[in-house]
Amino acid sequence: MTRYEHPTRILVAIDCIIFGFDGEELDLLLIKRNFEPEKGKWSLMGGFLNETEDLEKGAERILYDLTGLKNIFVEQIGTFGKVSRDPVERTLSVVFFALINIADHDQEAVKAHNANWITLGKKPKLIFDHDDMVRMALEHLRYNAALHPLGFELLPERFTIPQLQKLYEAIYDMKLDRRNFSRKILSTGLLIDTGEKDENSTTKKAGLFRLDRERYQKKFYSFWNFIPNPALPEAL
Amino acid sequence: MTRYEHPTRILVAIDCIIFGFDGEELDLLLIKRNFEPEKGKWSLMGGFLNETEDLEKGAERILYDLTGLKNIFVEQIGTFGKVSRDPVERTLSVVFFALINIADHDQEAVKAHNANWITLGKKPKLIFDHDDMVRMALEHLRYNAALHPLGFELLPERFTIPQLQKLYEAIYDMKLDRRNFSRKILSTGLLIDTGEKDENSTTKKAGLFRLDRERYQKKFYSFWNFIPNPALPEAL
DNA sequence: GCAAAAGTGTTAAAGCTACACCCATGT
DNA sequence: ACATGGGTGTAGCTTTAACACTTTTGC
Repeated sequence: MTRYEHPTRILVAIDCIIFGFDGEELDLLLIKRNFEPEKGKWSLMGGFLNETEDLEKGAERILYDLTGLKNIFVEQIGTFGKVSRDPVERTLSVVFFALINIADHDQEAVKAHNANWITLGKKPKLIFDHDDMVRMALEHLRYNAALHPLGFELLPERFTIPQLQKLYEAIYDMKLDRRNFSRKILSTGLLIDTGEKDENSTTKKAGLFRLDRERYQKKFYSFWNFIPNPALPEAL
Repeated sequence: MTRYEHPTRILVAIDCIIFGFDGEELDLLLIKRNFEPEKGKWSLMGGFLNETEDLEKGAERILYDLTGLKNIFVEQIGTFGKVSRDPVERTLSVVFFALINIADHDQEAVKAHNANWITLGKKPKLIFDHDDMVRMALEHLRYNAALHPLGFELLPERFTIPQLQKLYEAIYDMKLDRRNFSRKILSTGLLIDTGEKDENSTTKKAGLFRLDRERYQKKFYSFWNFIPNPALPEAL
């Protein structure tokens, strides 16, 4: 392979913001570093990009290492590149945003990495610019979950509407009206009623639904407001 | 400065998608390369990131070189990192999205770079993965302009509502109802009537408005739908 | 039977679309 | 005066928010 005549090649890291939902609050998967630099401090899970590895693959590798999960929802949300963001050496960080069903993760792998699930409200200060990354990821989540049925990614395959509502309440840190929420969600036509009930409940058992993933793709742009909705093509 | 014990440092490029609006159609600022590789072919304006330069600064430098403009609307929209995306050497590309008022740019600088404004509908095939970048940028524009008063960035400081409407029609490639558009835009409270008229018109002169930039910031999140609007805090 | 949570219905207000009329301007 | 494009108003429909009652379940 030839090379460009350009002197500066830069170290590229990948950092992952991993959101989970424990049924009550939003959680972040963070690691307490047992390596230098900043040993003993909290940070996001990350790693360096390999020479022969696509960005997405790198993120998937890091996520798999930590959680034992594949095929999870991952999205690139930005690249952080301030010259002095890493005190050791200039490092670009491509930041990924992952949503996982917290029950699925591999507890052993998480323990081995010295990682913990931490409620968003109790997040400690993180190293470098990782706090900025988390802030950006939370904004991204809030922004996108208000417009698109993103929240499903944080729930099990089958879930109840009250569960989904609790999740939305956690994301936006506000109470929502049960009846209106239910009507809005159902009116999207994205939920399929499995006919089953949540047997864990000690009171009236809520119905279990699952996401209609085909429609989810098609309806991705149908919540808009500024441009008349009926006129918008289904796939932009 | 110490260094990480990690072998792979990667070349990092910055590529810019520059949108302009000529009053009728959306335009892209593209360069016809007079250098290798892919000499003679069309591409986005780009360059390599310098060792001592922040990402944003790099984008601003490249944009200034080409257009002579500073303080323009620039946003990072993603990083492209497929291993084989550049045939010469592995290169990460951080993609920026710029909106400029087409009348302001420096025509001499553009000519010197062998660049041209090209209507989006007549875009030639671009090198590498630049077509994907343009596609992503257009989606970004459509997505964001539907929810936020982004279009203003493409217009002069003072503009008329019919101009703004033509712009939106160009972005979404559809006709909009004049009366409803006007009412919707005005109801955002983001436009300040300058009291002046567009003297270029040969028929009834439209009123000139300007953007209330302070409110623009505050109202950025006020077009949502999924979560009751009145309940949303002004700044998330 | 009672407490707790789930499911459904209604109503009034707000917002949206579609449409028609009048006004300003240059030829 | 007429053609062109700008500005405003309204009726009917749809969507939304706010609110109350009934049902299921375990104790």
